[in-house]
Parts: sequence; C-alpha cells; structure tokens
Amino acid sequence: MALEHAILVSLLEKPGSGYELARRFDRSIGYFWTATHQQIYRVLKRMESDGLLAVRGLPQQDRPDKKEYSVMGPGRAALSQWLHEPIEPESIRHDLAVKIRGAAFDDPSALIREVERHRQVHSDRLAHYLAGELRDFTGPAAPTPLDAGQELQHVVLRGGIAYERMTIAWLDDVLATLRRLGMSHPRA
Amino acid sequence: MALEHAILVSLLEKPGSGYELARRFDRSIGYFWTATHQQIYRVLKRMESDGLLAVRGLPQQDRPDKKEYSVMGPGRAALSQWLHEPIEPESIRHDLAVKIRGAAFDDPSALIREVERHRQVHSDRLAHYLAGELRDFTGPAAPTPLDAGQELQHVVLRGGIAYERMTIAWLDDVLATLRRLGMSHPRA
DNA sequence: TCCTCATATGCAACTCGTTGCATAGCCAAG
DNA sequence: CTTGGCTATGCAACGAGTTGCATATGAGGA
Repeated sequence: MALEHAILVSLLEKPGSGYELARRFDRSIGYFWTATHQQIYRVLKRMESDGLLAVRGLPQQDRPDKKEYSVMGPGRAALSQWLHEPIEPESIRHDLAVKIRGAAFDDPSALIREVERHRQVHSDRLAHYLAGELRDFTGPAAPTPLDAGQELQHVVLRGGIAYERMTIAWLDDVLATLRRLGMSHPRA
Repeated sequence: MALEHAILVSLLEKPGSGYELARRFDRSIGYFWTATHQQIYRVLKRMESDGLLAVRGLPQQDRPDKKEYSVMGPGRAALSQWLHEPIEPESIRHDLAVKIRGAAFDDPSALIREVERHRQVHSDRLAHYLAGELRDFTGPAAPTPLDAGQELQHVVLRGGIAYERMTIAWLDDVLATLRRLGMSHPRA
C-alpha cells in the first residue's frame, strides 16, 4: 500500500489538491511511482476519513472549487512508522521480456519495430530526466548547497537516469540479437 | 493481461502442471515476471475453459495426481496475436524510492540498514543469474551453437543481469548519500 | 509419534489498479 | 458555434494480485 505513503511524502513536500497530485504523479513522483486520478481521489478520501489528512475547500474564480489536502499528525506518524518497517525488494514485471521469449514461437523480426518504439520512449524519458537534473540540481540556477530533501530527490532521480540508460543499452542488445536471428532464420 | 501470455510461452517451451509452472515462475520466468500458485491455477482453469489449453490428468503413485497442461492451436494463435500488438513501455513502481524521499521527513540514517538489506538481496540475485548464465549459455556444458529460443532466453537473462548490476550501483550511491546526510545532520 | 517439508490443487475474501463514463465551467482555435 | 482542451472531482464495474486457509499423501527427522 505504498500509494498512500507516496501521497504522504508528496503532500509533506507541498500540500495540494487531488488534481495537482495527479500531475505530480505524471512528473517527478512519476519517476518511481504511477497513479491515475481515480486512484488518488479514492485514496485521498479514505485517508481523510482516517484522520491522516486535513482538507480545506478552496472556492476559485473562473474554475471549479478545489480541495487542498495537507498532512496531519497521524499522517506523519503513519509515514514514519512505515519508514521503519522493512519492505520486500521488488521484483520486475516486464511484458516486453515475455514478448521476447515468445518470439521464439513466432517471427522474431516482427518484434523489431516494437522494441525500437520502446527504445525511443526510454530515450525520451532519459532526456527529460537529464533536463530536470540540470534545472533542479546541477545547473547554474540550482540552489547551492542543496538541503537534505533536495539531496534525496537528486539521488532518486539519479536512479531513474541509471535505469533508463541501462534499459536503452539492453534494448540495443535485444535489437542486435533479433536482427542476428532474423538474418539466419528469415522465417521461424 | 500478460500473465496469460507468460504462461503460454512457458507451456510452449515445455508442457507442465500448475505446480511446475509456479516453480518456473520462481526461477527463470521469475527473472521478469512473478506469480503465485493461486493466480496460476485460476488463470489455467480459465484458459482451459476458453480452449487455449488442453489438460491431461496424470495419476501418480506415491503423490497426488497432477494435471498436465499444453498449448492448443487457439492458444498459440492468441500468443501470436498479442506479439503483434503494441504494448505500453512499463513504468517503475519502486517502494524504496518513496522511502528515500520520505527520509527527508524522518531520520535519514534509519534507512541505511534497510538499503543495505536490499543491496544484499540484489547482490544474491545477480550471483544467481550469473550462475544460470554460465550453466545454460556461456559455460562448457552449454549447447553450441544456441538455437533461436536459447538466444532469446539469453538476451532476457542479460537484461536481468544488467538490471541487478545497475541497481546495486545505485544503492551504493544511495548509501553514500544517506551517510553523508547522516554525518552533517545527525538528527533531522 | 508428531512435526515439518515437498508435492499438488483449490476456495473465499480482500485490496489494488484500470477503464469508461459523467459532470461542470472556462478558454481558444477553427 | 462547435469542437477540443484544461481545470477539477467523482461513480461503477471490472480485472489483477495478495493472503489466509483447506485438503490429501508420503518421506524423513526429532
């Protein structure tokens, strides 16, 4: 149930509405966690009724009202408790790897375009992460020195960068393998 | 719904029972997909009633009967169709990254043992993958030349190896960062 | 003898996550 | 003037995944 905790972290970094959270989950938090607005609204409601969050209705001019959530004492305590509990190291769930092994029972060369498309997506993500790193942490406009929260955000971002770089290199390996097999066995 | 397809791939590689599949999902297939026996039994039953799989009851001496599943024509067709459909590049779900950012609101040094434990798990996985690579693909007992299926299994395994190596390096970066913050801010 | 482990399958209840749809006002482009 | 996009929230239904428990047999150890 880490979505709850990811929301607590994000709201501690800055209070906001469900809609704003959903956008953060498409951006910085999205480097390591994804969530749709449906999930977020549902969990926010539960967390509020559990007393972890406070909600403040903000009537706005020219657009629908929004509800700004912020973390209460029990929310902070719940996060702290979770931080002290051990969690399971994650295991991967990689559809593309299933497809690659499945290619042994189909035409391997048919996968090449798909793998190229994935490579492009990861390459775009890498560029996006690197731009963010320059903007927030290593560029001339970045604060110096960084505070603890920023250092931790930076090390998480470095993880995202390392992940994308590793993935791109692996997809190149996959492409080379598929092309090699496609040449020697034009039709499997 | 890639569990279904992972099962098809695994049963095409070799027919087997639900129990055997569950063990494969703890081993080679588990490099990139996990599933419990509950999930597997449930999906096998559905796939059989959908006509994707054939089942053969094997009475055994000295132990409970087992049901051996194998892929039928429609199952192979379903896999082939899926292989030709584009899939979304996955996004990460990394609890540990949530914890690391959360450490800004708690004592960062409390996370060090947790990160060290994760590093150990990934290091063990890497050793396990490398042993498997030597046994099945690069060692003296490995078949030469490898057929297409084995080449594809190998490139997937290389992906697992690259992932673990990257993760270990990142966790070292995380540990260095946490230790640095722990020194300059003994209590956050 | 009893306990645990390994094989082998399964139900029931639950939470988590996704998808489609609905509402509602404003703005800008065509 | 209608279509689509952005802000902002939400319901309903479904599918995916987890956890706890139940059943059955035989082997080996305490």
